[in-house]
Amino acid sequence: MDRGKLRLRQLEALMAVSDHGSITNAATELGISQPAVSRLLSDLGDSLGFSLFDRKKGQMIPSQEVRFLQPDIRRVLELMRQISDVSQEITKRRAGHIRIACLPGFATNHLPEIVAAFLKERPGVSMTIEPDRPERILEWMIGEQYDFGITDGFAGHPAVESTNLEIRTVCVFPAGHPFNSLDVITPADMATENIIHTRRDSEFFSQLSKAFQTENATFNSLLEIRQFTAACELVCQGTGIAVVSELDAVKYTNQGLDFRPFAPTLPHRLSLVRPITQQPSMVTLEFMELFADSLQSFLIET
Amino acid sequence: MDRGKLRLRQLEALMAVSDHGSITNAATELGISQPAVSRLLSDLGDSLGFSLFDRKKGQMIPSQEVRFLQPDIRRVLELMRQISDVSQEITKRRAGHIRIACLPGFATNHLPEIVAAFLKERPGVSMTIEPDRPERILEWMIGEQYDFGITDGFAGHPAVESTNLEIRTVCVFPAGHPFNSLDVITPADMATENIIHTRRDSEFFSQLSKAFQTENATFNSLLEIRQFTAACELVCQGTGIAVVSELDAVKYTNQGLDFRPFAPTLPHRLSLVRPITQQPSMVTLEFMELFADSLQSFLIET
DNA sequence: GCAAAATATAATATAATGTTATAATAATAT
DNA sequence: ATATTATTATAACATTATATTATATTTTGC
Repeated sequence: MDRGKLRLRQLEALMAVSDHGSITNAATELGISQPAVSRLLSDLGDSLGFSLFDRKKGQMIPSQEVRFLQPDIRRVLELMRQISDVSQEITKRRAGHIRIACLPGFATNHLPEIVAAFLKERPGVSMTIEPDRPERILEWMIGEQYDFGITDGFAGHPAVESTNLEIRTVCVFPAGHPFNSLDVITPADMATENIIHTRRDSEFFSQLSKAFQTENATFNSLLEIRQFTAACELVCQGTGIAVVSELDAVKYTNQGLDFRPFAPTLPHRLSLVRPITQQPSMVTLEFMELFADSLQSFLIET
Repeated sequence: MDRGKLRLRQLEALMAVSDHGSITNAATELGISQPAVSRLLSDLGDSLGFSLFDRKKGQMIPSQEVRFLQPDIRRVLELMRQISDVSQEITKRRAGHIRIACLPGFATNHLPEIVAAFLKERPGVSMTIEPDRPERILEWMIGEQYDFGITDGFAGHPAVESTNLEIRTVCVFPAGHPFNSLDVITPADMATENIIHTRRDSEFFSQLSKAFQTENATFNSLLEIRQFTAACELVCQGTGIAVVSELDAVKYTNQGLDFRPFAPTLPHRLSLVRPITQQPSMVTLEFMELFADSLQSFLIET
């Protein structure tokens, strides 16, 4: 009776006939010939072991048994259609989920625009963005908790693949400050100013202080912060001046902040990282590429 | 890229490999050869347009994209299994839903035992039992609201198919009553008793009163009720005596009620009805048969 | 680099799914 | 009722999906 397994096509035929009242209509609907549907149904009837339809004035009325099964059958067909649709979206890099860990600065600053533009084009895609300290970001990559990380001061790790970028840095100062008459700002120019800078144990700080030492300029440390964005905020307030990545500086130009290139050229080393063991999804790869591109205009030319 | 439709077998293979870590294991699990699985996957990969697995030390790790689809895929496979299982139950007449409309007496009296036994054997079957007056039961049959009806005084209707049964009737009296010395009770015997009977406009009442008239016996009407069970209750209380269907009488023998055959033989005409337009499901047919059988020993032999 | 294991490919058989042509059946009109 | 028409079933056959076995190619672990 029922040795044959249920086949999807049979269920499709069943529902088409249920919904359109006749085998002929169902065949038209499915875009196949009438005998094809006829046979699908007779096969299904054989394997189910009960009659599928009762005839009533030329209408095919689903039997009680079929009506009992219909909700589940509809659900299966609907789900198959959905899987198919979502696959299409995925193929077009428009569906999936991306988990990003980034420096707190990026979570509020550059990243949101990129993310917004990316998601707008891809209705099925969702994201998790987790801002945290570089150490944690590294841990997350190693533990494969996140697909993509944006960090700095990355020293390399066997489980993490990284792309290292050198962002231009600039000296930022309040809009009315005399520095706005200069084209380039050097340590010597800054010798009389109060300086807001990153932590003393950061790589960027040691580069900066070395530049001052080389030129024998005084370094008036006023304030130690962790993030460039915080420095910019303080510079806006007139608290002091700072050397920060141009990426951060540009966001504050309409908030009473001005900036000029800093000489010598000091790179702000950013790292785009991902777990090496895990093959990234194609949406992730696309996002990583888009993000790297978005930084292109801020890179130090080599 | 993706002209081919998704096939169920491909999804099965995908999940088997996901769950068992290798194509070889998946093949064993599915009970087919390794190359078969290999090709199902490669076909699926072609039609989906993204890679399905990453290799990691001989383990096949589902890609991000696949992991994204897995919940839906599992749901589809689970549903297919379920549909298949339920079909089996239906084939074995063990699943479905039966809607029964019956006289109120049956809802509490004979029907529950039958229903209980029937459902016990068929875990997937559910029922709706709606007790109501004969007029409503008829309406429900015509409107195809119910699959099966138990009624009386049914005069026939073009939209309703019926099986008519004649149930034996007996005279019921309180256990200690002098009637218990008699083998058969006649109208003459009852002439001095107060009688509880059905409505004057019922077919059964007219039969009963005609029997009294034929024998020139006095008919002392005490109380008019609708249901035989109500009459039995009152007889137990010593309110009077009655002629009721044996079916009802037997239920009260352990509640202080006794009964003897009534002569002449008066049939209680029951009708088992169903909508003629609607092909009954096979569980329904089976139940109808079982129910008819359960009445067999109460029928007037012909 | 080599042996063992796992996977992919090729050639081919069988079952599923489609086709067209035609017979059988049910519904409707004369 | 009988003829007409519409619908469904069946037969013969083509194509595609799914399996097989045999064999080549990778990958993994030492």
